[in-house]
Amino acid sequence: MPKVGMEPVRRKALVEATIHEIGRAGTLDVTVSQIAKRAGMSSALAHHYFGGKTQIFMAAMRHILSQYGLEVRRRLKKAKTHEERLRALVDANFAPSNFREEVVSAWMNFYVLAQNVEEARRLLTVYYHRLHSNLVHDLRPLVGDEAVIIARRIEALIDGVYLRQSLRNEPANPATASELVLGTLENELARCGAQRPAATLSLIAQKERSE
Amino acid sequence: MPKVGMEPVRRKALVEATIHEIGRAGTLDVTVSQIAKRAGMSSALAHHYFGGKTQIFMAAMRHILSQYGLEVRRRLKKAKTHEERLRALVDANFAPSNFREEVVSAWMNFYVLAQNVEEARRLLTVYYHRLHSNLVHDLRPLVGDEAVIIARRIEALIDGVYLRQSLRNEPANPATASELVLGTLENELARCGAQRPAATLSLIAQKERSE
DNA sequence: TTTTGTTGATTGACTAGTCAATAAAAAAAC
DNA sequence: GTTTTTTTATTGACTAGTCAATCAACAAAA
Repeated sequence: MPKVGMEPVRRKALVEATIHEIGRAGTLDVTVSQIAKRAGMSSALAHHYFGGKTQIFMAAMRHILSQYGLEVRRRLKKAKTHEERLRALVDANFAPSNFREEVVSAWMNFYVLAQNVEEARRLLTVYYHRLHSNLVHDLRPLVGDEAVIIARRIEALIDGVYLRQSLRNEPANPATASELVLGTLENELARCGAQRPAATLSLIAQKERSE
Repeated sequence: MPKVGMEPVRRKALVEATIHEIGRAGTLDVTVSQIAKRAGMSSALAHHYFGGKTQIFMAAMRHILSQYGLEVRRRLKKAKTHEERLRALVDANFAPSNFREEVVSAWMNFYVLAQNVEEARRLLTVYYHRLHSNLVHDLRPLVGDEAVIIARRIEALIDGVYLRQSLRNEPANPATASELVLGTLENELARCGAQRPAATLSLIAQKERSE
């Protein structure tokens, strides 16, 4: 019973099925049939719309990254001070939309994919650069030239928290994860930007009810 | 021309070939034939000695972890103060034997493997617990109850640095990586254990020529 | 009747694991 | 000290299974 205008619906279903299936399996070793089945169609149709497995994967990765980008922009808009913006940048990584068991696992697998597939690496690099320049932009006024090195630390820390999370069986806890990173950031700020301790110390203090 | 007593030689060759082949390919998707070929034998022989692909992988992972454990013990033996021991624990992760392009890539893939294979997860958990209790043991005298949270930060940071490294094309730089983590540690110590700033500040200062 | 949606069946490539066969060393038997 | 047997090392060829990708065919809408 074919209905017209299915393409966007199918594509979306496939992309989401891909992320969940990879997350569930914990590996990129999922078949097109598995993905298609979860998305409620035949594997032939998946090929029809995306061309090949690699392209399905890339679409899924692009979706994850754009989801993340959305979250960042949404939170940055609400932030006023540099401190608030830093908090927003960190918290975006642990927003419920990104920081869920299956999605985290998919993230890890995309990291691995980026080691092989040039396009995946490029996508990840763009995300890295954006995060880095965002962080540095708001760190520099607070800590001067140390901004770059502190940014590198925060970036690595975020990735590390993701990696650890992917190995847990327990569901992700955004608050704990966020606090771990923000606590470190606060320390760095307290040391380097000792001239304005009051503002920096408020990073963690405020309660967060993001969802 | 079969020579007797080949088993240990073959096993070792296969384990090393596995790590390098996974590192080179950037994925666990390497065939037994590829591994066997790199190790200079037929795939049938690989099966003969290890039984199956999974067991080859597990042996490779065990090898990586024991290599790492060796490095930790070697460095801890030379360390006297708590500060020196902390430095040793961090640096061990970036020792040339572990922190090389191919090995780092293999590490990342083993992380992914740990999401699927129970035994891999167990191995990784053991390593985690050991690192954690080592860190806490030497942090507590310096920072008291904050030891646990600081340890968690350092652990995540180390993993993050590995992850970032796996995405570079450039060869790993142990000094830079180590400094990134030690710098953070130093900050934490300076804040919490302000009573003894002189000792903590020496963490980075000393030159290292470990190889 | 052309375009869009859809699938079952098929193909072609690849791969983990097995097995029978061979060859040399070591051990046992004579 | 020689012959036989057993153990260890080794591989080419094969099996059985999987899976990405294709295709022919059909159905409904435009």
